[in-house]
Amino acid sequence: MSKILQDFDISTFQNDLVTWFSNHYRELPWRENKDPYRVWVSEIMLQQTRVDTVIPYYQAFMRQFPTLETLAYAEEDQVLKAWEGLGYYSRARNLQSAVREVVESYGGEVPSTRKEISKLKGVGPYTAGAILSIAYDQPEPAVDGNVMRVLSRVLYIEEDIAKVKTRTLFESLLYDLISKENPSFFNQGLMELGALVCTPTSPGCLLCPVRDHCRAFAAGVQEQLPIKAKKKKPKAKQLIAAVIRNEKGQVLIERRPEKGLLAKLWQFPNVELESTKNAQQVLGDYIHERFHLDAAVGEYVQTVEHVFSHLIWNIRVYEATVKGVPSLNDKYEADWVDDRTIENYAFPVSHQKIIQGNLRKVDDTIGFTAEG
DNA sequence: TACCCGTGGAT
DNA sequence: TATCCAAGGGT
Repeated sequence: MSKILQDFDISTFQNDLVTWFSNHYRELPWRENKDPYRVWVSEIMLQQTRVDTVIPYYQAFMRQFPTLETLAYAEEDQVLKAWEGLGYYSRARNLQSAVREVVESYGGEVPSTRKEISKLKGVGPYTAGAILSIAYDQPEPAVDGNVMRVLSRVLYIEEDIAKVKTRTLFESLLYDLISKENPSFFNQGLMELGALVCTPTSPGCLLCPVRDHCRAFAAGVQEQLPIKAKKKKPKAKQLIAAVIRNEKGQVLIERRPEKGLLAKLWQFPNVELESTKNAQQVLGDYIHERFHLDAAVGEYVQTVEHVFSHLIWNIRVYEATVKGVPSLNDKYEADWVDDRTIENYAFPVSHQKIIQGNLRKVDDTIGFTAEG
């Protein structure tokens, strides 16, 4: 038993937390049952993503891929399309890869040991503990940002929660702290408390079911905890993009690389611009080099900003045209698309904005045109 | 370990 | 407006 838990009334804390969760939990789509697949999908979607954002995606995803098998046998592009706009797209590719692994190596049954489930792509320490406790009632810790915030306050811990090592400290404490009778409600209770009461700013201590256990409240320092190192500012990057139209009114899109930022999503051809250079010239050269197309780069249309957690794109969009309907070399994956087929491709948000801002249907059969 | 990997809502 | 951040994982 850690020194931190000396003089801490574990059993009463467990009871107060589990009782509160039993009476106050939100009814959410992934709480309808304990199907490990449903719990799994929800935990992946909820990574770094708010509940209100996830709900509609989760419901649509479950209609489209109701079982582990339907997801395993789906086309990857359909999974990415279902994830479009949710962000962190490697989650979607890793989830499908892991689901296929479960079908092939575990007979379609989600493994129920930490050792095995942790081998699955995209299942880290938190997600493993969440699935094991919620779907399989195992007393395994599930340490997310909520849990670290709540326990930093309750136990008055001043370690920097931005450090990975601090998470392991909480995990070791939780093996002693977690309710062995109801690990599911205990873990969900910690997270629900963090989401609804023990919030980052102005925590609702007067409503808190474990206030009597809380060392930070007793000391009046709940607003000063948890300790968290500040993030660095994202770096800005200037891009120029082309909406290249052929004589059938179709536009050219290309697929991003298999790894890295926005992997496997589609986009309009674009290139980084060094500030001193002429945008139209650079774009025309780039299109010629990459696609062997002689494009007439025309008017500047608009600017789209795309803010990532670590990067900011400022994209200046230009119109361009090519004669005829040139065939595309197969060195890069690219397509001519019209308004009927563009909906089948998954785009990052910045390029959805380009579509919405610059391309609109001109009739009910084919073609786009510039707005404004 | 520190950095990469999205997005949109809250303050 | 700027900053933070929300049920993290991979490398």
